[in-house]
Amino acid sequence: MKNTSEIDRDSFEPAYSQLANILRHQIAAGKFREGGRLPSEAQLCKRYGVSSMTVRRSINILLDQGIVSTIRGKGTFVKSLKIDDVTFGLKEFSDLFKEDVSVKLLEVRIVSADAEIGKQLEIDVDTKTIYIRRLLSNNSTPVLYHQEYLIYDPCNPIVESEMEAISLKGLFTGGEGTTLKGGELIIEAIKLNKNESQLLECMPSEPAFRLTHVFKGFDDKPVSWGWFICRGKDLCFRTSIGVL
Amino acid sequence: MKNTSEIDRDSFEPAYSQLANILRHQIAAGKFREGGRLPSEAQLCKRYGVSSMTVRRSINILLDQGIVSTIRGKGTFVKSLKIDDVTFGLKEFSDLFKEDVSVKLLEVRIVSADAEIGKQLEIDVDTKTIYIRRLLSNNSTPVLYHQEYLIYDPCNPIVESEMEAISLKGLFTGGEGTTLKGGELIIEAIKLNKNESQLLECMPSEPAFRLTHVFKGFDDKPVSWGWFICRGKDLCFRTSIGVL
DNA sequence: AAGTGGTCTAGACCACTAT
DNA sequence: TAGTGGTCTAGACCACTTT
Repeated sequence: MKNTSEIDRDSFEPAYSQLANILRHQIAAGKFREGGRLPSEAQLCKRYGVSSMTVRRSINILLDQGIVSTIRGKGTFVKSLKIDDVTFGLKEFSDLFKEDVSVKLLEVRIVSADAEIGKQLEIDVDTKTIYIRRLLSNNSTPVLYHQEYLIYDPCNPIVESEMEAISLKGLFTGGEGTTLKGGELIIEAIKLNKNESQLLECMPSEPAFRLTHVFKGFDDKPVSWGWFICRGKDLCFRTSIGVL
Repeated sequence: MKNTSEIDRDSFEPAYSQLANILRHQIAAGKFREGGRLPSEAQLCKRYGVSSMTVRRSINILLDQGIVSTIRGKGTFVKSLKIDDVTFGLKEFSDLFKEDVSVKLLEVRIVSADAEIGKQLEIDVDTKTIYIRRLLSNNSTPVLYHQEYLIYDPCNPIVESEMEAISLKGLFTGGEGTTLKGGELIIEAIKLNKNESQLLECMPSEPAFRLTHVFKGFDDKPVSWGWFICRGKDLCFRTSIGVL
């Protein structure tokens, strides 16, 4: 049986990680509930035979996992649950189009920017943009409807690479082509309109998620504004809090 | 003018943090776009006059910010955007009841567990539970409807402290009372039913978020199962990706 | 003064990749 | 062999809190 209360120097798992796990399991087992105070770093050094830097690294892991908090001169304490520490990932979202996904291009055309498009892409009204509509299906079942407006600039190759980035190869499977600096995302709960519900093959006014994105290039200017829509039934976000 | 390309040893900001910021700004400025490779750690040590441990710490920050990736024996590279790296928190949610919030207890009663309650709280059907309904209002406008089922155990003080934890004092403002081990959260997009829309003073079938929670004690047994409901109009989640 | 968290170093050692 | 990321140490130093 594996010893889970000592650090195995022959393990492939580094000492700082092992110690973080040991401490986390002890917290989960309720070992420090009297005041919630962990042994001091010096004590942990002696107890587990590691240097102070290694102990600190372990504590830092628990720290940014939101499991403990530290007070200089006082000690390290088990944190109670705080909703502000909770984070969700977009794994469930990207899982929607991981395998057997097919992308159907519904429409590509040049459109002149209206007030909203101009605001989002930070361009003048009536400037030409590329408007794209896509339907993503998983095993021939439509799961995602995507619309976006792209900056139209024939001289700038960022458009083509961005089109990849938005589709599977770029944004979702990764790669080292560094053409986008960053972006902002918004998640909303909406009701499907008639058009959307037809495309996603369900009843109108069904609840749905909308994930809106604005991506920017290294010149800090927007290159893409768009949104994914998926049925509420096809997606939910899960996470956990604490030391379960 | 502040020098942003050297480490200030007299600053209150530690060297590892300063270096991480320097590198992040250089990445944001597009400095490493040829191949996206950062200087080696040894080069960074010399350039900025810090030890290898300090450089590593800086790189680690960028690493878990999802900004760079490292390959052993090859180098450190600027990562392209990946949707899987995106995370969002519940700040916007907890903001809903930060100030001027009032909690109206709509109902508290003992109910016998049905199949679903029994499954969620891991108790036998017909076991008694405490059922609570609350309406949270901000400036006399209802924003959140909360329902939950609590384990009923007169001998166990966890119930009272958990009731605090779920309300403002515990889960949302924090504290060091360590009575809950952890929990699981789910975010869904739903349609308001008649009752919910009446309470939240809006039209039925409006889109809404449901945040479901199951909290567990240190014995690993559920102590609470419930959900918050809020109108889609009152809430959206925002986050960013990359080095904006 | 003693104990706490927190930063930092100079160098050793290892694993991997290029050449 | 030389360069890369990655772990670890033993101890110095600092800021803060408690006694």
